[in-house]
Amino acid sequence: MEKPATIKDIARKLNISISTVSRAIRNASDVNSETKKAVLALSEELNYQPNRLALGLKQKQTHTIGVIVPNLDYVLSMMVKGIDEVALEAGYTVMVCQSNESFGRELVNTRRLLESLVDGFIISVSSETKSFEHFKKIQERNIPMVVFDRVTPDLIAPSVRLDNENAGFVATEHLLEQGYKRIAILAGPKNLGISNSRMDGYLNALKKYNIKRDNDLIIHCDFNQDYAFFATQELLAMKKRPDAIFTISDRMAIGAMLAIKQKGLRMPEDIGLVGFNNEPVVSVVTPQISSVDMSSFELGKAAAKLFIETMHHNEDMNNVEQILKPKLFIRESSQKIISQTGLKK
Amino acid sequence: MEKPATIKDIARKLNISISTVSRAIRNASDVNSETKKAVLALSEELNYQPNRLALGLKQKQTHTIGVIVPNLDYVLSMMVKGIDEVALEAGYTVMVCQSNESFGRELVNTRRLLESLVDGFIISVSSETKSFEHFKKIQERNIPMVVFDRVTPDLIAPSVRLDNENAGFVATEHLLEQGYKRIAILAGPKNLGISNSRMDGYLNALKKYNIKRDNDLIIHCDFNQDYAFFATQELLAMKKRPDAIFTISDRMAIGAMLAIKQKGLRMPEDIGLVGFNNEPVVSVVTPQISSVDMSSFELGKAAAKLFIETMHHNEDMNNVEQILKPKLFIRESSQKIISQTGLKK
DNA sequence: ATCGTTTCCGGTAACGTTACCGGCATTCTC
DNA sequence: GAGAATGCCGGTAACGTTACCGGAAACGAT
Repeated sequence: MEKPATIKDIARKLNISISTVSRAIRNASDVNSETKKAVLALSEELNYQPNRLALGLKQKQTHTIGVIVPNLDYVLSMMVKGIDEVALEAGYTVMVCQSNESFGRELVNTRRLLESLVDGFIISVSSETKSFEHFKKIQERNIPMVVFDRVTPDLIAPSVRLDNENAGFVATEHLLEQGYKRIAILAGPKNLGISNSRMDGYLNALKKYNIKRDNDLIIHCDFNQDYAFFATQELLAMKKRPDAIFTISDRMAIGAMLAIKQKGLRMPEDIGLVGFNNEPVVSVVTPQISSVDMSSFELGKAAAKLFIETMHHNEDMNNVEQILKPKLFIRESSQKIISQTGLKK
Repeated sequence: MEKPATIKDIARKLNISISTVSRAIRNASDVNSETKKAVLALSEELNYQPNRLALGLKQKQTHTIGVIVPNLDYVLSMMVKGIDEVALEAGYTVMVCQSNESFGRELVNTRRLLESLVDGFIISVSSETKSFEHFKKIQERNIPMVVFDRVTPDLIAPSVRLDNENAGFVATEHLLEQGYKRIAILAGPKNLGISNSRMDGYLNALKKYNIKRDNDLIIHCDFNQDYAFFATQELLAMKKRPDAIFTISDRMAIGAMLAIKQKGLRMPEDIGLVGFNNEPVVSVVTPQISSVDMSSFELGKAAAKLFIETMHHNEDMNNVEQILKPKLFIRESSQKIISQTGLKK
């Protein structure tokens, strides 16, 4: 019971050739039904399992998808779950690697996955990444690759993402409609695409309402509760403090909320707040925080589906770009005008 | 630039034998320093990457660890991050598979990982799993396997886990010390080991304080905020309602908190509440919820370290059992007596 | 009977790598 | 200067699998 049984063992015991066993197991046509039955019976008995390495080596595909994500926080783990779901369905195994937002680890991960001959990649880039050579090498080898969530113009590939610009717009417009005038934004790292797009949406909304951009109200900080907390403290200490804050993640919204409460201000009366991602946490804090939903699970599924398409059509699909619509969930933290009926759980 | 370069290509271009190239790359002794230099230079130029499949096939190890987890919620994703960290360090790649708490998917996952010839497994069993044959087959083949977090007596293997019994005890004793007398417990699924252990601790604490077990106060429900919400509603509707609730997860604690607030009861005055896992959420809700911390990241690291030990010593390590101590973080939801100094962030 | 078709099977090479063995020079040893 | 040791290298087999080809037997049609 030590070594796993191979097709050779079966052949020897049945006194037939390896080729025949191979065909029998793959259920090919060229084999007598009696012998096929015998082979299947024995392989069952020996608990035969095909060796994926040998198979992969032979036919140069492993039915494995390499997934590289910067971390496994709520949003990304939902996305990974979505990827997992459709990949499993389609007969693929998923290798998830976390880059931990580190460029170096991203490099190591892609390298290892390449060496493991994954059939392709589904990638969300680390925030630290500024050079994309390692990903371009993948493309040069004609290995399918789709990027999701965090896409960047520096990397031309089939992609699935949220309409971040629209999301930023919707959130900001909502605050404006509620009568807020001085709206601050807690944006993410400066070089991160999703952060900039959301900020563009924010700026467009301001423009639409003829409000001038005020750089003092634009804060770049890490996706991090504590940074957001301190940043908000500073915002609230301004002589002309903002009367609303839009944060591009819920973690940051929580940080902002804590700072606001500490200062003794009320939401939504004194100050409005809108977060991003619609994580479960925003509906259990007091007050409940409005947030932009991006249905991460669906996004993950879409990414995997797009990947599988890319695998099959091997035409150039680099220009395919799937953009999901965001949905704003309005809650207590920003709903000054009660007459609205947009309130959702 | 299509096909990845192999050692054959290098050999041909350099007009030397494959064996020599192989040795040069593995930095073996039997090779002239000049030729070695030439080989390395060329392999660099061709962007040579060893084929892990071929390697794995040859030497029957893949430097890959299969990790099977029931989901990727906060706790488990922290643990996976811990595993990832030390695995990467030790030169292993990690394949994470989610069973989604489904027995069937757990089967598929173990099968696929076995076929991929992972060097071993690090496993946290699904709550749905009642038969462990698929895992025992792994052991019969002498493939290293450690279990973590959710361990079960049905599966004898090296393990790392929290001292769940003690955790349940500490949480319950804390409530008793605060003067609560009728303490309910929201436990998890009945067949889940960690749930039962935590409940044992709960019962032991009651016994120590000479309080009789009251089965009406013991609720089994899913690890789920909504279930916990409804269960708490029922608890609070009892003629003699409990004056404290201990939940074995923070999700459930949140559900309980919402039900308590809806009923208009105050924490800690009217009712005490202690959760489990010390997720970030518990310190941002109002009131902040006391919770038992299990330092998931460290637990994951410990599991991976134990795995690597198990790999190297191939003596029987099935009796090795690493048990981490829990730590209770006392917050507003349960601190009736202010004089205590146990308050932490 | 002859020739073509099927039906079924076996042998061989190959995927990319390493382990092992053997062999030729060169150098060392006394 | 003969034998032994060393340094360096090449050839071959093997890991488990499949693709491809060729061939034997059986059958069918004429």
